[in-house]
Amino acid sequence: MGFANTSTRSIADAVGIRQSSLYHHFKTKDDILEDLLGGTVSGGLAFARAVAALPQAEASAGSRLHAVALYDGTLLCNARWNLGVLYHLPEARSGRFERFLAGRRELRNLYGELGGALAPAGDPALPGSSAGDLAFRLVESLINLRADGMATSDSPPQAADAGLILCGLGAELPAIREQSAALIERLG
Amino acid sequence: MGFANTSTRSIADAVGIRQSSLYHHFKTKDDILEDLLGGTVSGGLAFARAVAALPQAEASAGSRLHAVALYDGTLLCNARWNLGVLYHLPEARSGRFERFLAGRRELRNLYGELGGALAPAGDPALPGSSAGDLAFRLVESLINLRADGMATSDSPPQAADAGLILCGLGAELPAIREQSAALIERLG
DNA sequence: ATTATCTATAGATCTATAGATAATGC
DNA sequence: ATTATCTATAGATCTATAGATAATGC
Repeated sequence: MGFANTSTRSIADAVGIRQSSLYHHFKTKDDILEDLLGGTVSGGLAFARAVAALPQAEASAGSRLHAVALYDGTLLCNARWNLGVLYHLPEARSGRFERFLAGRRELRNLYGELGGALAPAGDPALPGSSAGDLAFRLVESLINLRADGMATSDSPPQAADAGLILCGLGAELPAIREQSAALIERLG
Repeated sequence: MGFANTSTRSIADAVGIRQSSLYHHFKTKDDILEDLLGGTVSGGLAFARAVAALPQAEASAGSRLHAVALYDGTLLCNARWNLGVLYHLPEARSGRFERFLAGRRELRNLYGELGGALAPAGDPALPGSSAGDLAFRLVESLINLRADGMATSDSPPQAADAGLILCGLGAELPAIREQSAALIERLG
């Protein structure tokens, strides 16, 4: 399970077809990589956009951030392959993958905005947008945890909870968890 | 700056020598990789061991965890190359690199033990050893931040602070920061 | 004299194409 | 009939070696 490396050969092996058969579905190796990278953000980004589109009265910033983190983290942990490891391929930062990079940047910014909306609650040493970014990074750290074989079904909720604690909402967590679950139920 | 990929060619380019000249210093490509990977943990691990070896009365668990995170994160951010990105190479998880893997595991466990020593302080939903592991992951997320070109000189202290907030010590941060700086001054 | 670099290249591996064969969907 | 797979392989790239040349340290 997982790719032995990023050669088309090992991707084909993981899927269970011959290396050359990949080229019936994709024109180049970069096209394959773009598809794989895109798949790691598309679901979480779509959900985060839906959450951001909700009228202000419909959900608190805390429950929004929790829901986005939990949904995103659950996808990262349960996807068939742990493709977030591809983020660290130097190629992945090149202009060739600008669509993926833009999507991930938008997702990161949504975390930052949700964290920023909570600014007054947190420690003054951690401005809200920083807390939002730390929440984003905690969710992405699930990729590392999974690569280390240490991810469990509890890891995504734990990362989401930790993000809210950093935003200064630790005390409200019980209520927020419920609202977050309702948001995921409704929009997920 | 940085490697264009993990071929020996691009490593040589980054260092400024010819690809074949690498083989005067290393026998195989894996030996090169082992050296690079090892360099990402050796400094932080040595410091964490020194901190762990201190008599109990000499420093609180909070200041220890802060110092370890700050020292480790600063190394990751200031190293000449952002070699933590190599962690996600599937090869890096193979038995070939067991020495590196064991070192990183030991470092992670030290974070976990320091977090565990703080257990009663944190949110009951986040047992101490989990908080320690989250601190470890926040520090490693500096690798991602740097890869994204978003790391600043403030990023490592922010990650260290965040780790302590997750351990329930947000209120004591001002004092802990001072003790942490003293520990780094003394052992770093 | 020793250590480090260089050029050149053999052999292995990787990407992508061509064309044959099998599977799928009206 | 169309879509997806397969085998086979050309050409590019990568690892590692051999041997020549340059740099360094007694």
